[in-house]
Amino acid sequence: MTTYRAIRGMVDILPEDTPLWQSMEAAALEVLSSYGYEEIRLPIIESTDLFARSIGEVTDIVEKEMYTFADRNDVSVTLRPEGTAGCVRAVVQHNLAVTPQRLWYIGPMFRYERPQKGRQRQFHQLGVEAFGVSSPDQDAELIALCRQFWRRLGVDDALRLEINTIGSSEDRARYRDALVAYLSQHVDQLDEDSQRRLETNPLRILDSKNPSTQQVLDNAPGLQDYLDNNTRTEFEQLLSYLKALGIEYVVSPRLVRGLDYYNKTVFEWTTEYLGAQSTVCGGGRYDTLLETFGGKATPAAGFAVGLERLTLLMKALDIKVTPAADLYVITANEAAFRYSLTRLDGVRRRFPELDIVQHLGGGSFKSQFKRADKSGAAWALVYGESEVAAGQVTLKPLRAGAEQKTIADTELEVFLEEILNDAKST
RNA sequence: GUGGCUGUAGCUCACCAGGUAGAGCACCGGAUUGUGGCUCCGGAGGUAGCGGGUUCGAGACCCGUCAGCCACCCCA
Repeated sequence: MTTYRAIRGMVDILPEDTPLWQSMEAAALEVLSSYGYEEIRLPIIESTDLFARSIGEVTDIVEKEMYTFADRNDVSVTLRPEGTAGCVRAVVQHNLAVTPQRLWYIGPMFRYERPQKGRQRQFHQLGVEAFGVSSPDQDAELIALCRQFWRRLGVDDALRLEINTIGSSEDRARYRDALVAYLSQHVDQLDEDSQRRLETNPLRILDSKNPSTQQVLDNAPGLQDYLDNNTRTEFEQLLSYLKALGIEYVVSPRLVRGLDYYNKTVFEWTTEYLGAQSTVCGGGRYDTLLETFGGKATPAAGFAVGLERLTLLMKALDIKVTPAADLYVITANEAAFRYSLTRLDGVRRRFPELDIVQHLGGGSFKSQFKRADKSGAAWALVYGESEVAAGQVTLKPLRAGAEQKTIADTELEVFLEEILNDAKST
């Protein structure tokens, strides 16, 4: 018999983890709504061309990481490796950029890479994109929003903001020429990857970790010297906003991001808790991407959060979310079970917010109480023979020190009301 | 895609010069009649990732393959 496994890099998120995901998603929704961002839901498949053109033909993502295949009509399609391209496509297609537009989306992304911790072939991102504002107040808002999100989750102390400006595409073109001219004189000292990039994507050489390459870079021309005044003052302004917000940052002159569409501001939130996969969130400005897609020239900026990495970080920080039921229902026999069934149907309707777990499969009181305990429920609600006969119900506290008590079943609603009030006040 | 490490019960792991598997936790049941958490007793559960080879005999050795982990690369 064949036993099946999920295919490489595809990960099941099991019930023990879903509460953490749900709390993370709830926090995201709350924070995003509070800033006036609206959800957009996008397809997982787009035409291959869309990604190649926006992310960049010579990036690693496009060169070797895309899940690309021909559909039944022989059209080349690709499972989205990131969300910005599809979001921009939708914005252009539906002409959503007519007014300042704040959007977010959440969902799976696909990259054919070798899996390791914090890296999967299917993973999930929260993406946030803002269209129509070119000034750095937009960049500041995005970063402030991130920090608010970190705070809600309790991970803000574990994340560090790295930020840089990479200028306009004209700035970068001039700088690229200068960089290539310089590096070409030291080709033999560059590592193999960097030599290749000299032809394809020279800016990426900047964040090479190879020591010899780094040495050469020490005397290389700096991008800062090629920025126009406008870019510089905008960056300074952004930094002043961050100071006003009390957000600590590190300006990293060699932070260049891997996707071609970025310009001006780029940033990453990184952590030391995740080993080699330290980037939890990355983003920046992409003012020319809409034009590339045939839209009206529209400035834009955004970022994406790696949700698996965020959950990993939360676990590393020992942040736990364990929702337990409020009530666990125990019954003595068939008649009591039948009684509880109809009784609780009404209770559920009246208290939809209560989590009521009914014991199924019968068994002794002992085994039912064991189950009740393991369920983590706060209270055991018991319909035994005598209770049913007397029109009563027994309530046994499973967690705290209160006394077990037996009350008239008609008083159950009053009791539940109290439980809810207690829960709200704590 | 490159290099390294690993793969034994649900989980964490052990054993053995190569002679046909064990612990802890978890799970199920019991310790007098309707009550959990502690303790004690008992039970169930593994064709040792998969395939091939060496051997009288392999989970242990070799090869392949699949998967996981770590680093590189890159990114979320």
